Amino acid sequence: MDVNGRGYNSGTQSEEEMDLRRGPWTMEEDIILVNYIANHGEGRWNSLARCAGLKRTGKSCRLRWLNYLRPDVRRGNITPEEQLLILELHSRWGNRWSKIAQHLPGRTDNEIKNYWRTRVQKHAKQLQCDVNSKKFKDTLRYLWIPRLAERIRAAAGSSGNNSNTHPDLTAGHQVTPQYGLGGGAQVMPNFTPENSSTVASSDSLPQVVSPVSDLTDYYLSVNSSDFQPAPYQFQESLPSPSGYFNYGLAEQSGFLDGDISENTWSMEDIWFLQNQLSNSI
DNA sequence: AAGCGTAGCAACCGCCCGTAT
DNA sequence: CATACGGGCGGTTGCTACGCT
Repeated sequence: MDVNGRGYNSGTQSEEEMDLRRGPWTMEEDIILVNYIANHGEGRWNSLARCAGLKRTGKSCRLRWLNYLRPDVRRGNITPEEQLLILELHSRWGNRWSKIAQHLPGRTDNEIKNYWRTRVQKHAKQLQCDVNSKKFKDTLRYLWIPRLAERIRAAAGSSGNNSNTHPDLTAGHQVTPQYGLGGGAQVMPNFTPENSSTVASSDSLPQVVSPVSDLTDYYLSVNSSDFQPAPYQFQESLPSPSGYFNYGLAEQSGFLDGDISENTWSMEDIWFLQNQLSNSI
């Protein structure tokens, strides 16, 4: 750990660093950090920690600020829109959490990373496959993402003006998300299937993307009025899953009962997916 | 009601890179 | 050019709350 020094010891501070605090932050520490940053700004975390009188490493202060104390940190459940974005962006960039987080205002890389590890990898485990395997990516493409898209569409249709709906995923209705303590409007780059590359280009996306990038392209059509239940929208160019995901099966298996990402898949689901996916490959 | 197992998440670790000196 | 330092990043750990038996 840095406490023990990776070049940060400067002799006079060695004794001070011996009693550096670790573990959970107390409210008092949080207040000190917030007040200090409010007065002096962030950056230079090691000296900040020292000057603020915090017995913490600079890194610890930085992490606490970025992941928890920052006014615009958004807390609470990951919405379906955000899930969809995460899946899409992860398919492009892999475990580049901070890069992915840049496109989810208020979400931290740590939060997204945790989401991926706990929710997404859990399903991969249930399917007994690797998250990077074709099998799992197909599952995402043909089952999970369509379901998410369907939920988003349904929510948008039922609520009309759903401020929680991601503007880029509901076909261009620019809705400014509101959250945090006046963190200000954070404008997401437009992220429609058609311009999804804009996100990339604005962020120097490599020209080569993974074979399953643009996952959402198949499910998020140009405008929401054209949006159809996703499972039926397989394009001819796709390695067709032969329509094996249909509502009947989905209902039977419980896929439509709620948030897929939060439900445990039944053994029938897993068995079914394993068979169908292995057949389709 | 109690014990146990597990999921979720905050925090830490260690490597790497960019920049200043 | 070499070195030290600050900061960012992805991976990992450990604690806690919750659900199940």
